[in-house]
Amino acid sequence: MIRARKKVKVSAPALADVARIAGVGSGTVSRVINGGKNVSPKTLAKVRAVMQELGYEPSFAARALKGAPSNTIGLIVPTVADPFFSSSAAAIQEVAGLHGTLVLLAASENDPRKEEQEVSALIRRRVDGMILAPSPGSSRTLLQHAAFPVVCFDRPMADASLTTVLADNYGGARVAVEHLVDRGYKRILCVGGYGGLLTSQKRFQAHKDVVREAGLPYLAELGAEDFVSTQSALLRHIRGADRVDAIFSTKNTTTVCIYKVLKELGVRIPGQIGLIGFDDFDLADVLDPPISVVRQPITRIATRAAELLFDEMDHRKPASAITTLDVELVLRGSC
Amino acid sequence: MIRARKKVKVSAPALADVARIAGVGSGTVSRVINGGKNVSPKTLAKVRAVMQELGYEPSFAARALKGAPSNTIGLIVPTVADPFFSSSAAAIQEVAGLHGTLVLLAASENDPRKEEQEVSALIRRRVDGMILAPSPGSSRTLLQHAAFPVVCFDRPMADASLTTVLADNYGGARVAVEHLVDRGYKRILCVGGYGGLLTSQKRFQAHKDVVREAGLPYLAELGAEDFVSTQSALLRHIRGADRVDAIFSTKNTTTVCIYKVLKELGVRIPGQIGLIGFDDFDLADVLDPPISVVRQPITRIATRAAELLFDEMDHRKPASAITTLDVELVLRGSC
DNA sequence: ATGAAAGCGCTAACAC
DNA sequence: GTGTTAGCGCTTTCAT
Repeated sequence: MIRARKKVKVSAPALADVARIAGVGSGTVSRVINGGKNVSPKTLAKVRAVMQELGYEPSFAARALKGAPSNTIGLIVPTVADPFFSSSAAAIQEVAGLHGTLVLLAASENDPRKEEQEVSALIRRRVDGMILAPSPGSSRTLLQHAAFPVVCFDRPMADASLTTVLADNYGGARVAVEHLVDRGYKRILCVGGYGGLLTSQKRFQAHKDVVREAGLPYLAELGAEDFVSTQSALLRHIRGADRVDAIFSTKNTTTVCIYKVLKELGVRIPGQIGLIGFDDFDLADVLDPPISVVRQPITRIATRAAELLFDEMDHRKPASAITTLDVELVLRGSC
Repeated sequence: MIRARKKVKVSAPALADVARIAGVGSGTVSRVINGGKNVSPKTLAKVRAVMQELGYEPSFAARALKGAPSNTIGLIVPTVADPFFSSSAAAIQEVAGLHGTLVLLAASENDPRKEEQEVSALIRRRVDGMILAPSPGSSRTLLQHAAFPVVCFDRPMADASLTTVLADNYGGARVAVEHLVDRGYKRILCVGGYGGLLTSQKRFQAHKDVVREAGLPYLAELGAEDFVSTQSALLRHIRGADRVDAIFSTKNTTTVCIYKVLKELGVRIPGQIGLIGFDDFDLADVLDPPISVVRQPITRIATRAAELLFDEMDHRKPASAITTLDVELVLRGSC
């Protein structure tokens, strides 16, 4: 018969293991972990040696059970593949790092159902706080019981009054379209997509308001979600007698699509059609012509959101204000 | 004297709270949480109602203490602001989501000290697994005791034999430089930076080997970390009789810098100088001319790394293999 | 079908 | 300076 193998520790070593091997009590090990006050140098050294040898790391789960913070915040964004949100994540992470905190990342894909599951997953992990860019149609049902602060960024949450940081979408879009008007453009087309997002709606509305106020015709293609739909949208407006003379694009990916389509068609920018986009993008200044845009202060938005979160976690600052950050008109050569 | 306020629950509700209010035992609530088997419909409904009312979510910390997995993996990258790593993070997150797992994100900034602290932080949180792009000079000291699988991506870890997934940096760079040779270029300059990274070194080496084998002069500027250093590096090689006729750029940000500098200087691409870069980038096909590159299969690398990690977490697959994924030569119009 | 109770790894309060 | 112990929120027997 095979001898029963001596039971082998398969999981991570625990404080008790360290205590047993070092021949001390658990309290002593705890003291060593937490700075080593009130422990004799000799004991300290021995315990540290054992910890080292075992590769011991204290379990946050056990500490959490005693009420300690998780030193973790949650971040929910549609996807981290989008440069806007990856830049945001980087900025948020940096602020978190300054507070000794890690970021638990979740991608909602703008799906409120998925978002809700992720909120739940974060609550279960007892994060100390949460930053999210709410999906359209997301509700705060789960959040209202949350024992930690929550701040929204880029978009407000429909039915909740949460601390929120976002760009001045309406004002920024106004500045862009007004600039086109000032330059003398008469037929200004608004091209955009993702109409479910509040941010998009604000930009659409600003275009509409400005052209109306200027007595110009309202021209819009609001279903441009990808290259193909953008292309077909444009085709309806750049031929014939009633072709547009300028385009306001409400999103950087759309701006790039528009640029490509116009290039392919041999349309001169800004000679035949002027172009300005909402949101800056990486090579906007290198294209021919360099593209004029209104730029959101992405890093500042995200950093501010994170700072407000940590403020609330420290019980400083009143909650529930909306911070609107100004966008910047970056004139290059496309209009 | 002010009446002492009734003690109010400040932290998240616990299972015991649900049990007490529902008038059942803790075991019953536990059963309800875990699927509701062996619970009468009546009790089930009541308990669920109380859970709902309280916004109860079970604590993962308490479960972890009983040996349950954290359903969390760690991801350490230099920064998530870099498109390569944000795309990777998105892909890894997607795979993790399929496994009901969240991603704990940490940014090492290529600093081995910071990386070590983050590894420690992840171990303390008892992640089920970890994916990292090791910093140059990082050692596996902490990792050797880790009770969970670890896989590296983009770069191998110097002294450890861990499962690793990366692009064929040497082979890909060879293909790029060989293409330049085949096109008849005679003076091929290699421009790059971040020489501390193994990936960079492989690319440098491939260029050196290919030009040597072709009997061409070895020309390299390996300290191009940003626009300014790239600019001054180029200036040394594009004037005078011994100017270069082609450039191999080892990194996409460098490629963009080179493009800008050549444009500013009025150097025609590929007329006066041919250009090819390692790593594709977003608008490479929209520039004038479109830039030829060797493209890493970023998503496939990250996805594979994540899949291998989950395989190891499920105790499938042997550990410690190195997977090298082929890069793709994308010929556009710059050489 | 349900309750009682032990124990997971740690901290804090207390005893020595 | 150091050991002992209760208890944090769960899961999991074991009775009932």
